[in-house]
Amino acid sequence: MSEPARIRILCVDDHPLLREGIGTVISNQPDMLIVAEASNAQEALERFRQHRPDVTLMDLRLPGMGGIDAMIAIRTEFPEARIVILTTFEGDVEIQRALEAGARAYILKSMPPKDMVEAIRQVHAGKKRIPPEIATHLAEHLGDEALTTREIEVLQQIAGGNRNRDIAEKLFISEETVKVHIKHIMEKLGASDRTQAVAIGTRRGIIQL
Amino acid sequence: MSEPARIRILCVDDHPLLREGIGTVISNQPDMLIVAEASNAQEALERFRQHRPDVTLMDLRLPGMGGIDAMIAIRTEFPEARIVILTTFEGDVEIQRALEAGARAYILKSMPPKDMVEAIRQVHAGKKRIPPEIATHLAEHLGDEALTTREIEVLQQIAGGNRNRDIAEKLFISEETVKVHIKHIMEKLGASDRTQAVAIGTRRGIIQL
DNA sequence: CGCGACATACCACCATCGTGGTATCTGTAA
DNA sequence: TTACAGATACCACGATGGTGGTATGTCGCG
Repeated sequence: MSEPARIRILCVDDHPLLREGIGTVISNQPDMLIVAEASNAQEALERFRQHRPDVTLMDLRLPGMGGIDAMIAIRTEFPEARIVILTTFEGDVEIQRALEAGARAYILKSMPPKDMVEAIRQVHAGKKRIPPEIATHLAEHLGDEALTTREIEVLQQIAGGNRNRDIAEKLFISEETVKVHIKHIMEKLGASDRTQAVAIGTRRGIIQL
Repeated sequence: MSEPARIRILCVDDHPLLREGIGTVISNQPDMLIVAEASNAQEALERFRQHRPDVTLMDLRLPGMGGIDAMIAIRTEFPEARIVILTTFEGDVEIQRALEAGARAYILKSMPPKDMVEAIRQVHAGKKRIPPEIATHLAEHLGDEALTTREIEVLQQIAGGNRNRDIAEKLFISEETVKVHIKHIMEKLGASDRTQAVAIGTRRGIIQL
Protein backbone atom coordinates (compact mmCIF):
# COMPACT_ATOMS: atom_id res chain seq x y z
CA MET A 1 0.00 0.00 0.00
CA SER A 2 2.99 2.29 -0.39
CA GLU A 3 1.85 3.07 -3.92
CA PRO A 4 1.92 6.88 -4.32
CA ALA A 5 -1.16 8.56 -5.79
CA ARG A 6 -0.79 9.11 -9.52
CA ILE A 7 -1.73 12.23 -11.47
CA ARG A 8 -5.13 11.39 -12.93
CA ILE A 9 -5.46 12.66 -16.51
CA LEU A 10 -8.33 13.32 -18.90
CA CYS A 11 -7.27 13.39 -22.55
CA VAL A 12 -9.38 15.35 -25.05
CA ASP A 13 -8.51 15.09 -28.74
CA ASP A 14 -10.41 14.03 -31.84
CA HIS A 15 -7.50 12.08 -33.34
CA PRO A 16 -7.55 8.49 -32.08
CA LEU A 17 -3.96 7.90 -33.17
CA LEU A 18 -2.78 10.87 -31.15
CA ARG A 19 -4.72 9.73 -28.07
CA GLU A 20 -3.05 6.38 -28.54
CA GLY A 21 0.35 8.06 -28.56
CA ILE A 22 -0.43 10.11 -25.49
CA GLY A 23 -1.70 6.99 -23.72
CA THR A 24 1.52 5.15 -24.53
CA VAL A 25 3.71 7.97 -23.28
CA ILE A 26 1.67 8.44 -20.09
CA SER A 27 1.64 4.72 -19.33
CA ASN A 28 5.44 4.87 -19.29
CA GLN A 29 5.34 7.47 -16.52
CA PRO A 30 5.16 5.91 -13.06
CA ASP A 31 3.38 8.94 -11.62
CA MET A 32 0.61 9.38 -14.17
CA LEU A 33 -2.54 7.65 -15.30
CA ILE A 34 -5.11 8.30 -18.06
CA VAL A 35 -8.50 7.99 -16.37
CA ALA A 36 -10.65 9.01 -19.34
CA GLU A 37 -10.64 10.21 -22.94
CA ALA A 38 -12.95 12.36 -25.02
CA SER A 39 -13.10 13.30 -28.69
CA ASN A 40 -15.32 16.39 -28.48
CA ALA A 41 -16.36 19.17 -26.15
CA GLN A 42 -19.60 17.66 -24.81
CA GLU A 43 -17.91 14.38 -24.08
CA ALA A 44 -15.06 16.24 -22.39
CA LEU A 45 -17.44 17.90 -19.93
CA GLU A 46 -19.19 14.60 -19.17
CA ARG A 47 -15.92 12.78 -18.56
CA PHE A 48 -14.70 15.60 -16.37
CA ARG A 49 -17.84 15.38 -14.23
CA GLN A 50 -17.47 11.63 -13.92
CA HIS A 51 -13.77 11.44 -13.13
CA ARG A 52 -12.67 14.84 -11.75
CA PRO A 53 -9.19 14.46 -13.26
CA ASP A 54 -6.19 16.24 -11.73
CA VAL A 55 -5.07 17.49 -15.13
CA THR A 56 -6.92 17.76 -18.46
CA LEU A 57 -5.06 17.58 -21.78
CA MET A 58 -7.05 19.52 -24.37
CA ASP A 59 -6.75 20.04 -28.12
CA LEU A 60 -8.05 23.37 -29.45
CA ARG A 61 -9.45 22.07 -32.73
CA LEU A 62 -12.41 19.87 -31.94
CA PRO A 63 -15.41 18.99 -34.09
CA GLY A 64 -18.39 21.20 -33.26
CA MET A 65 -17.69 23.33 -30.19
CA GLY A 66 -14.01 24.30 -30.02
CA GLY A 67 -11.55 23.45 -27.29
CA ILE A 68 -11.64 26.91 -25.76
CA ASP A 69 -15.40 26.71 -25.31
CA ALA A 70 -14.97 23.26 -23.78
CA MET A 71 -12.43 24.78 -21.35
CA ILE A 72 -14.79 27.56 -20.40
CA ALA A 73 -17.63 25.08 -19.86
CA ILE A 74 -15.47 22.92 -17.62
CA ARG A 75 -14.00 25.81 -15.64
CA THR A 76 -17.38 27.42 -15.13
CA GLU A 77 -18.50 24.29 -13.34
CA PHE A 78 -15.09 23.40 -11.84
CA PRO A 79 -13.04 26.60 -11.44
CA GLU A 80 -10.15 24.63 -9.96
CA ALA A 81 -9.74 22.49 -13.10
CA ARG A 82 -6.15 22.38 -14.32
CA ILE A 83 -5.96 22.31 -18.09
CA VAL A 84 -3.01 21.85 -20.44
CA ILE A 85 -3.56 22.88 -24.05
CA LEU A 86 -1.95 20.39 -26.44
CA THR A 87 -2.37 21.47 -30.03
CA THR A 88 -0.71 22.31 -33.33
CA PHE A 89 0.54 25.82 -33.87
CA GLU A 90 -2.22 28.43 -33.82
CA GLY A 91 -2.43 32.18 -34.15
CA ASP A 92 -1.44 34.37 -31.22
CA VAL A 93 -5.06 35.29 -30.58
CA GLU A 94 -6.05 31.65 -30.06
CA ILE A 95 -3.19 31.20 -27.63
CA GLN A 96 -4.14 34.33 -25.76
CA ARG A 97 -7.81 33.33 -25.56
CA ALA A 98 -6.83 29.93 -24.21
CA LEU A 99 -4.64 31.46 -21.52
CA GLU A 100 -7.32 34.02 -20.61
CA ALA A 101 -9.80 31.16 -20.34
CA GLY A 102 -7.54 29.67 -17.69
CA ALA A 103 -5.19 27.23 -19.43
CA ARG A 104 -2.14 26.52 -17.23
CA ALA A 105 0.14 25.34 -20.02
CA TYR A 106 0.29 25.53 -23.79
CA ILE A 107 2.34 22.91 -25.59
CA LEU A 108 2.61 21.83 -29.20
CA LYS A 109 2.14 18.41 -30.71
CA SER A 110 5.43 18.91 -32.49
CA MET A 111 7.34 19.08 -29.19
CA PRO A 112 9.11 16.07 -27.65
CA PRO A 113 6.84 13.90 -25.45
CA LYS A 114 9.01 14.67 -22.44
CA ASP A 115 7.93 18.30 -22.69
CA MET A 116 4.33 17.17 -22.43
CA VAL A 117 4.85 15.05 -19.31
CA GLU A 118 6.94 17.80 -17.81
CA ALA A 119 4.14 20.30 -18.42
CA ILE A 120 1.64 17.93 -16.81
CA ARG A 121 3.80 17.65 -13.68
CA GLN A 122 4.27 21.41 -13.49
CA VAL A 123 0.58 22.11 -13.87
CA HIS A 124 -0.32 19.45 -11.33
CA ALA A 125 2.07 21.14 -8.95
CA GLY A 126 0.13 24.38 -9.44
CA LYS A 127 2.60 26.01 -11.81
CA LYS A 128 2.24 27.26 -15.36
CA ARG A 129 4.24 26.32 -18.40
CA ILE A 130 4.51 28.42 -21.56
CA PRO A 131 7.37 27.31 -23.84
CA PRO A 132 9.72 29.98 -25.18
CA GLU A 133 8.54 29.72 -28.80
CA ILE A 134 4.96 30.31 -27.71
CA ALA A 135 5.92 33.14 -25.39
CA THR A 136 7.94 34.76 -28.18
CA HIS A 137 5.09 34.44 -30.59
CA LEU A 138 2.75 36.04 -28.09
CA ALA A 139 5.20 38.81 -27.30
CA GLU A 140 5.34 39.83 -30.97
CA HIS A 141 1.78 41.04 -30.68
CA LEU A 142 1.82 42.21 -27.10
CA GLY A 143 1.18 45.89 -27.72
CA ASP A 144 -1.34 45.22 -30.48
CA GLU A 145 -4.82 46.54 -29.95
CA ALA A 146 -7.36 43.73 -30.08
CA LEU A 147 -10.24 43.90 -32.53
CA THR A 148 -13.63 44.59 -31.01
CA THR A 149 -16.51 42.12 -31.37
CA ARG A 150 -18.09 44.26 -34.04
CA GLU A 151 -14.84 44.56 -35.96
CA ILE A 152 -14.43 40.80 -35.95
CA GLU A 153 -17.98 40.42 -37.30
CA VAL A 154 -17.17 42.86 -40.09
CA LEU A 155 -13.88 41.13 -40.88
CA GLN A 156 -15.67 37.80 -41.10
CA GLN A 157 -18.14 39.32 -43.56
CA ILE A 158 -15.30 40.74 -45.64
CA ALA A 159 -13.75 37.27 -45.83
CA GLY A 160 -17.05 36.01 -47.24
CA GLY A 161 -16.60 38.29 -50.23
CA ASN A 162 -19.27 40.78 -49.19
CA ARG A 163 -19.22 44.36 -50.39
CA ASN A 164 -19.52 47.16 -47.85
CA ARG A 165 -23.14 47.65 -48.85
CA ASP A 166 -23.96 43.96 -48.21
CA ILE A 167 -22.21 44.02 -44.86
CA ALA A 168 -24.17 47.12 -43.90
CA GLU A 169 -27.45 45.36 -44.66
CA LYS A 170 -26.53 42.17 -42.85
CA LEU A 171 -25.41 44.00 -39.73
CA PHE A 172 -28.21 46.62 -39.89
CA ILE A 173 -25.84 49.58 -39.97
CA SER A 174 -24.95 52.15 -42.61
CA GLU A 175 -22.31 51.61 -45.25
CA GLU A 176 -20.38 54.52 -43.77
CA THR A 177 -20.17 52.81 -40.44
CA VAL A 178 -18.88 49.69 -42.14
CA LYS A 179 -16.13 51.78 -43.66
CA VAL A 180 -15.17 53.15 -40.27
CA HIS A 181 -14.93 49.62 -38.85
CA ILE A 182 -12.82 48.50 -41.79
CA LYS A 183 -10.50 51.46 -41.38
CA HIS A 184 -9.96 50.50 -37.75
CA ILE A 185 -9.48 46.84 -38.63
CA MET A 186 -6.79 47.67 -41.16
CA GLU A 187 -5.04 50.04 -38.76
CA LYS A 188 -5.00 47.46 -35.96
CA LEU A 189 -3.84 44.60 -38.17
CA GLY A 190 -1.38 46.68 -40.17
CA ALA A 191 -3.08 45.74 -43.41
CA SER A 192 -3.02 47.85 -46.57
CA ASP A 193 -6.39 46.67 -47.85
CA ARG A 194 -9.32 44.45 -46.92
CA THR A 195 -7.78 41.40 -48.55
CA GLN A 196 -4.62 41.57 -46.50
CA ALA A 197 -6.76 42.17 -43.42
CA VAL A 198 -8.46 38.84 -44.06
CA ALA A 199 -5.10 37.11 -44.59
CA ILE A 200 -3.60 38.51 -41.40
CA GLY A 201 -6.78 37.91 -39.39
CA THR A 202 -6.78 34.30 -40.50
CA ARG A 203 -3.10 33.72 -39.75
CA ARG A 204 -3.52 35.24 -36.30
CA GLY A 205 -6.58 33.16 -35.46
CA ILE A 206 -9.00 36.09 -35.32
CA ILE A 207 -11.30 34.67 -37.97
CA GLN A 208 -11.78 31.32 -39.69
CA LEU A 209 -12.28 31.08 -43.45
CA MET B 1 11.28 -20.20 -39.18
CA SER B 2 7.66 -20.25 -40.29
CA GLU B 3 7.45 -16.54 -39.45
CA PRO B 4 5.69 -14.79 -42.37
CA ALA B 5 7.30 -11.64 -43.79
CA ARG B 6 5.83 -8.51 -42.26
CA ILE B 7 4.86 -5.34 -44.07
CA ARG B 8 7.81 -3.01 -43.49
CA ILE B 9 6.68 0.54 -42.81
CA LEU B 10 8.31 4.00 -42.86
CA CYS B 11 6.43 6.58 -40.82
CA VAL B 12 6.85 10.27 -41.71
CA ASP B 13 5.24 12.85 -39.42
CA ASP B 14 6.58 15.78 -37.45
CA HIS B 15 4.47 15.07 -34.36
CA PRO B 16 6.34 12.68 -32.05
CA LEU B 17 3.16 11.88 -30.12
CA LEU B 18 1.41 10.85 -33.29
CA ARG B 19 4.35 8.69 -34.39
CA GLU B 20 4.16 7.09 -30.97
CA GLY B 21 0.48 6.33 -31.49
CA ILE B 22 1.08 4.91 -34.94
CA GLY B 23 3.91 2.79 -33.57
CA THR B 24 1.67 1.42 -30.85
CA VAL B 25 -1.11 0.55 -33.25
CA ILE B 26 1.28 -1.05 -35.76
CA SER B 27 3.04 -3.10 -33.08
CA ASN B 28 -0.33 -4.66 -32.27
CA GLN B 29 -0.61 -5.89 -35.84
CA PRO B 30 1.05 -9.29 -36.35
CA ASP B 31 1.69 -8.58 -40.03
CA MET B 32 3.31 -5.15 -39.78
CA LEU B 33 6.51 -3.54 -38.56
CA ILE B 34 7.79 0.04 -38.34
CA VAL B 35 11.31 -0.04 -39.78
CA ALA B 36 12.02 3.69 -39.64
CA GLU B 37 10.59 7.10 -38.83
CA ALA B 38 11.21 10.61 -40.14
CA SER B 39 10.01 14.04 -39.11
CA ASN B 40 10.74 15.97 -42.29
CA ALA B 41 11.08 15.54 -46.04
CA GLN B 42 14.87 15.22 -46.26
CA GLU B 43 14.95 12.65 -43.51
CA ALA B 44 12.11 10.76 -45.19
CA LEU B 45 14.12 10.38 -48.38
CA GLU B 46 17.20 9.24 -46.48
CA ARG B 47 15.26 6.67 -44.47
CA PHE B 48 13.59 5.41 -47.62
CA ARG B 49 16.95 4.88 -49.30
CA GLN B 50 18.27 3.04 -46.25
CA HIS B 51 15.30 0.76 -45.57
CA ARG B 52 13.29 0.46 -48.79
CA PRO B 53 10.01 0.10 -46.86
CA ASP B 54 7.04 -1.72 -48.37
CA VAL B 55 4.69 1.09 -47.40
CA THR B 56 5.35 4.71 -46.40
CA LEU B 57 2.95 6.62 -44.14
CA MET B 58 3.24 10.32 -44.93
CA ASP B 59 1.83 13.49 -43.40
CA LEU B 60 1.26 16.40 -45.80
CA ARG B 61 2.19 19.20 -43.41
CA LEU B 62 5.89 18.94 -42.72
CA PRO B 63 8.33 21.63 -41.66
CA GLY B 64 10.22 23.02 -44.65
CA MET B 65 9.54 20.99 -47.79
CA GLY B 66 5.97 19.67 -47.75
CA GLY B 67 4.83 16.06 -47.82
CA ILE B 68 3.87 16.15 -51.49
CA ASP B 69 7.34 17.28 -52.45
CA ALA B 70 8.77 14.52 -50.27
CA MET B 71 6.56 12.02 -52.12
CA ILE B 72 7.70 13.30 -55.48
CA ALA B 73 11.35 13.08 -54.41
CA ILE B 74 10.90 9.52 -53.22
CA ARG B 75 8.92 8.37 -56.23
CA THR B 76 11.34 9.97 -58.67
CA GLU B 77 14.07 7.78 -57.24
CA PHE B 78 11.84 4.78 -56.41
CA PRO B 79 8.83 4.81 -58.75
CA GLU B 80 7.48 1.62 -57.18
CA ALA B 81 7.21 3.25 -53.71
CA ARG B 82 3.80 2.72 -52.13
CA ILE B 83 2.72 5.73 -50.11
CA VAL B 84 -0.26 6.26 -47.83
CA ILE B 85 -1.12 9.86 -47.00
CA LEU B 86 -2.10 10.23 -43.33
CA THR B 87 -3.07 13.77 -42.53
CA THR B 88 -5.71 16.13 -41.17
CA PHE B 89 -8.38 17.39 -43.53
CA GLU B 90 -6.99 19.47 -46.38
CA GLY B 91 -8.46 21.27 -49.39
CA ASP B 92 -9.48 19.28 -52.44
CA VAL B 93 -6.51 20.57 -54.42
CA GLU B 94 -4.04 19.17 -51.89
CA ILE B 95 -5.74 15.79 -52.03
CA GLN B 96 -5.74 15.84 -55.79
CA ARG B 97 -2.07 16.81 -55.96
CA ALA B 98 -1.19 13.99 -53.58
CA LEU B 99 -3.06 11.44 -55.66
CA GLU B 100 -1.54 12.79 -58.89
CA ALA B 101 1.89 12.50 -57.28
CA GLY B 102 1.18 8.81 -56.81
CA ALA B 103 -0.30 8.36 -53.33
CA ARG B 104 -2.13 5.02 -53.10
CA ALA B 105 -4.35 5.92 -50.14
CA TYR B 106 -5.51 9.06 -48.37
CA ILE B 107 -6.68 8.69 -44.80
CA LEU B 108 -7.38 11.15 -42.03
CA LYS B 109 -5.92 11.30 -38.54
CA SER B 110 -9.47 11.58 -37.25
CA MET B 111 -10.35 8.12 -38.57
CA PRO B 112 -10.26 4.98 -36.42
CA PRO B 113 -6.85 3.27 -36.29
CA LYS B 114 -8.30 0.17 -37.93
CA ASP B 115 -8.92 2.22 -41.07
CA MET B 116 -5.23 3.07 -41.15
CA VAL B 117 -4.03 -0.52 -40.82
CA GLU B 118 -6.63 -1.61 -43.35
CA ALA B 119 -5.37 1.03 -45.80
CA ILE B 120 -1.80 -0.16 -45.27
CA ARG B 121 -2.78 -3.75 -46.07
CA GLN B 122 -4.71 -2.68 -49.15
CA VAL B 123 -1.87 -0.55 -50.45
CA HIS B 124 0.66 -3.27 -49.76
CA ALA B 125 -1.53 -5.62 -51.78
CA GLY B 126 -1.29 -3.18 -54.69
CA LYS B 127 -4.72 -1.64 -54.25
CA LYS B 128 -5.80 1.91 -53.57
CA ARG B 129 -7.95 3.26 -50.76
CA ILE B 130 -9.84 6.55 -50.86
CA PRO B 131 -12.47 6.83 -48.09
CA PRO B 132 -15.97 7.99 -49.08
CA GLU B 133 -15.74 11.38 -47.33
CA ILE B 134 -12.55 12.18 -49.24
CA ALA B 135 -14.00 10.92 -52.52
CA THR B 136 -17.11 13.02 -51.99
CA HIS B 137 -15.08 16.09 -51.17
CA LEU B 138 -13.05 15.57 -54.34
CA ALA B 139 -16.14 14.99 -56.46
CA GLU B 140 -17.58 18.35 -55.45
CA HIS B 141 -14.88 20.06 -57.47
CA LEU B 142 -14.51 17.51 -60.24
CA GLY B 143 -15.58 19.68 -63.17
CA ASP B 144 -13.75 22.75 -61.84
CA GLU B 145 -11.08 24.24 -64.02
CA ALA B 146 -7.72 24.30 -62.25
CA LEU B 147 -5.83 27.56 -61.87
CA THR B 148 -2.73 27.93 -64.05
CA THR B 149 0.69 28.43 -62.52
CA ARG B 150 0.58 32.12 -63.33
CA GLU B 151 -2.87 32.51 -61.83
CA ILE B 152 -1.73 30.89 -58.60
CA GLU B 153 1.24 33.28 -58.48
CA VAL B 154 -1.11 36.23 -58.89
CA LEU B 155 -3.52 34.89 -56.28
CA GLN B 156 -0.65 34.52 -53.82
CA GLN B 157 0.33 38.12 -54.45
CA ILE B 158 -3.25 39.26 -53.88
CA ALA B 159 -3.26 37.46 -50.54
CA GLY B 160 -0.18 39.45 -49.59
CA GLY B 161 -2.20 42.65 -49.87
CA ASN B 162 -0.57 43.83 -53.10
CA ARG B 163 -2.33 46.19 -55.45
CA ASN B 164 -2.60 45.29 -59.12
CA ARG B 165 0.17 47.75 -59.89
CA ASP B 166 2.51 46.12 -57.36
CA ILE B 167 1.74 42.66 -58.68
CA ALA B 168 2.46 43.85 -62.20
CA GLU B 169 5.89 45.11 -61.15
CA LYS B 170 6.78 42.00 -59.20
CA LEU B 171 5.81 39.67 -62.03
CA PHE B 172 7.18 41.94 -64.78
CA ILE B 173 3.88 42.23 -66.64
CA SER B 174 1.42 45.07 -67.23
CA GLU B 175 -1.31 46.00 -64.80
CA GLU B 176 -3.84 45.13 -67.51
CA THR B 177 -2.55 41.59 -67.71
CA VAL B 178 -2.83 41.27 -63.95
CA LYS B 179 -6.48 42.27 -64.26
CA VAL B 180 -7.06 39.57 -66.85
CA HIS B 181 -5.51 36.95 -64.59
CA ILE B 182 -7.65 38.08 -61.67
CA LYS B 183 -10.77 37.97 -63.79
CA HIS B 184 -9.99 34.34 -64.69
CA ILE B 185 -9.16 33.46 -61.08
CA MET B 186 -12.48 34.83 -59.85
CA GLU B 187 -14.39 33.04 -62.60
CA LYS B 188 -12.73 29.70 -61.86
CA LEU B 189 -13.15 29.96 -58.10
CA GLY B 190 -16.64 31.45 -58.23
CA ALA B 191 -15.52 34.47 -56.24
CA SER B 192 -17.16 37.88 -56.39
CA ASP B 193 -14.02 39.83 -55.57
CA ARG B 194 -10.30 39.39 -54.89
CA THR B 195 -10.85 38.94 -51.17
CA GLN B 196 -13.23 36.03 -51.59
CA ALA B 197 -10.84 34.56 -54.15
CA VAL B 198 -8.15 34.49 -51.46
CA ALA B 199 -10.56 32.92 -48.94
CA ILE B 200 -11.68 30.20 -51.35
CA GLY B 201 -8.16 29.56 -52.63
CA THR B 202 -6.97 29.11 -49.05
CA ARG B 203 -9.82 26.78 -48.06
CA ARG B 204 -9.23 24.66 -51.15
CA GLY B 205 -5.49 24.38 -50.60
CA ILE B 206 -4.48 26.38 -53.68
CA ILE B 207 -2.51 28.95 -51.72
CA GLN B 208 -1.16 29.30 -48.19
CA LEU B 209 -1.52 32.49 -46.23
C1' DC C 1 -0.78 22.55 -90.24
C1' DG C 2 -4.47 24.30 -87.41
C1' DC C 3 -6.58 24.45 -82.97
C1' DG C 4 -6.80 25.38 -78.16
C1' DA C 5 -4.78 26.93 -73.94
C1' DC C 6 -1.93 30.31 -71.90
C1' DA C 7 0.12 34.65 -71.28
C1' DT C 8 0.51 38.99 -72.77
C1' DA C 9 -1.42 43.92 -73.78
C1' DC C 10 -4.55 48.07 -74.40
C1' DC C 11 -8.78 50.87 -73.88
C1' DA C 12 -13.02 52.78 -71.81
C1' DC C 13 -16.37 52.84 -68.21
C1' DC C 14 -18.50 52.42 -63.90
C1' DA C 15 -18.46 50.41 -59.25
C1' DT C 16 -16.31 50.01 -55.13
C1' DC C 17 -13.00 51.08 -51.84
C1' DG C 18 -10.00 53.83 -48.74
C1' DT C 19 -9.07 58.41 -46.55
C1' DG C 20 -9.95 62.79 -44.47
C1' DG C 21 -12.65 65.17 -41.33
C1' DT C 22 -16.56 65.90 -38.02
C1' DA C 23 -20.22 64.45 -34.92
C1' DT C 24 -23.59 62.01 -31.64
C1' DC C 25 -24.89 58.44 -28.22
C1' DT C 26 -23.93 54.86 -24.78
C1' DG C 27 -21.86 52.48 -21.22
C1' DT C 28 -18.07 51.92 -18.24
C1' DA C 29 -13.96 52.89 -15.81
C1' DA C 30 -11.36 56.28 -13.28
C1' DT D 1 -18.64 63.34 -12.95
C1' DT D 2 -15.34 63.35 -16.20
C1' DA D 3 -13.00 60.68 -19.47
C1' DC D 4 -12.59 57.22 -22.73
C1' DA D 5 -13.78 53.49 -25.79
C1' DG D 6 -16.99 51.78 -28.92
C1' DA D 7 -20.57 52.08 -32.26
C1' DT D 8 -23.11 54.82 -35.04
C1' DA D 9 -23.61 58.33 -39.04
C1' DC D 10 -22.63 61.68 -43.02
C1' DC D 11 -19.94 63.94 -46.73
C1' DA D 12 -16.53 64.55 -50.43
C1' DC D 13 -12.60 63.16 -53.04
C1' DG D 14 -9.18 60.48 -55.24
C1' DA D 15 -7.41 55.71 -55.77
C1' DT D 16 -8.23 51.16 -56.89
C1' DG D 17 -10.76 47.44 -58.66
C1' DG D 18 -13.86 44.78 -61.85
C1' DT D 19 -16.16 44.34 -66.63
C1' DG D 20 -16.50 44.41 -71.52
C1' DG D 21 -14.33 43.93 -75.73
C1' DT D 22 -10.38 43.08 -78.90
C1' DA D 23 -5.82 41.53 -80.14
C1' DT D 24 -1.06 39.25 -80.58
C1' DG D 25 2.57 35.69 -79.80
C1' DT D 26 3.89 31.09 -78.19
C1' DC D 27 3.66 26.40 -77.34
C1' DG D 28 2.15 21.79 -77.72
C1' DC D 29 -1.09 18.38 -79.40
C1' DG D 30 -3.39 15.99 -82.73
